[in-house]
Amino acid sequence: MTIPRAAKTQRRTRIQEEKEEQILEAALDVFSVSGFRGSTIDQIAEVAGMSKPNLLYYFRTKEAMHRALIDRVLFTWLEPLRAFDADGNPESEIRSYIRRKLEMARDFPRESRLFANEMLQGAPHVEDELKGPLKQLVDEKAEVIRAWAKAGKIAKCDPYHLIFSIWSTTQHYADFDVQVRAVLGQEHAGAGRFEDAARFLEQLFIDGLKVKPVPSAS
Amino acid sequence: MTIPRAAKTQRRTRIQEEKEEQILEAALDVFSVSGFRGSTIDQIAEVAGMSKPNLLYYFRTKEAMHRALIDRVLFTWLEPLRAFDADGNPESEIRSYIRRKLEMARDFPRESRLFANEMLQGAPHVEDELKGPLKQLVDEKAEVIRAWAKAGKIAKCDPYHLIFSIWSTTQHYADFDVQVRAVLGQEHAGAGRFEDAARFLEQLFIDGLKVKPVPSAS
DNA sequence: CGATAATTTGACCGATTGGTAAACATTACA
DNA sequence: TGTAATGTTTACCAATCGGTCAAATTATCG
Repeated sequence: MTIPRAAKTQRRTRIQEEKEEQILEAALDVFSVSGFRGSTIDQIAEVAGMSKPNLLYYFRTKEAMHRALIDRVLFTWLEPLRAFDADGNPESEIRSYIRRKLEMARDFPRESRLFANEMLQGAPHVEDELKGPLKQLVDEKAEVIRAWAKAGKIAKCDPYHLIFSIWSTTQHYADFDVQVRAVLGQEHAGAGRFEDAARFLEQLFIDGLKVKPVPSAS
Repeated sequence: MTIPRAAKTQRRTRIQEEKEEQILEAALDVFSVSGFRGSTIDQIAEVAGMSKPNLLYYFRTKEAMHRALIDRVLFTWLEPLRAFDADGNPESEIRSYIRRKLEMARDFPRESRLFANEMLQGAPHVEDELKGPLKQLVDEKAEVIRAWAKAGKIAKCDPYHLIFSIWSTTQHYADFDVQVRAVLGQEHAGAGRFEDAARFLEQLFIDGLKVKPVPSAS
């Protein structure tokens, strides 16, 4: 009797690894554009260059595909925030966090859109991860920022909204890429727009978070 | 012979106005969550409390519904940017632009998500509007900001990326509402989060755009 | 090689999709 | 009120949806 699903086997064969990779790659293409509901297995199968039943041999359902994709991408996606160092210099930590996030928006726009789609739909598949591991990580880093502010190293500010604003500004260049390109026009929409964005955002956040001089009566 | 579609008639009846309104309201509910591809006419019909063929009596196709919705919402959505005044005080103009955008994210989150969905999918239905009217409006306002910088009223900065960053930070509270709530947790995710966001963003943008003192050698 | 397990596919299923046809109900108006 | 235009619904259609099945093909290994 043939074991029903590849997932059942303990040791994954070379073929299994290759094909699963191939499928998730195609699934990322499709899910990141159309969201879960708007994507079809047939679309993914065509992009992957495989037959639909063959996809379903490796992933039992559409949900399983989506789930595997999210799981795989989630870890990588939070890497920059994890690298945020409490012992580092506040200015350079914030600067490099912005840079890293911007690089991810440039190099992994599909991953960014996958999450954006999920958020827009109310995060039906990842709400637990948001309230659990993500919140925990953000709480931790927010405490670091709060300590910096308390020590007078940066201006007093709400650390959560600071993180939100870095997330949104950087991911914007992946999620709203069409709009950014359209508004910038042919001439300024080249690869250099990420450098321009980096320059602007660093200036904004660094200067915006500088400790303000004591407002002497003047 | 009965005229095939309501749209054909010159004068719109009371019923037509009411029902079309009712349909677009329901369509906004559905499209803003699931995007165009992921939404079904049946879903919209159920939300609207009408039968599917009845919807199709007022809008010939799913595309026509989406189109009408986008057209109606687009004008309102750009209102805050249009209100941006060249003759006003830079600081207060930027401050009130942020406030207005944040209020829209709070009061019209569905409209924000509708556009976000459209952007994620590559703007297949509104690309012309982006490259035409939107770009024109942004170009115009960007010139205003550039003039402010040149006159030394605000720090030198790329006006386009400034606008992008205001868009992204404010709309984030509509589009990523689930994530914001999850991260802030039960205690801080109340209605007050918009006030907190406003305070933070105003501080960030106002201080971040203050003209920097001449870097004296020290 | 042979045999057993792993992989792949075409044919197919019931449910759902966007949309239509025509009968039926309601409204507006002379 | 009568009647023609407008509005609504039931029944239906072909295409597509997620997913199954059994047969066919290929890889693995003694």
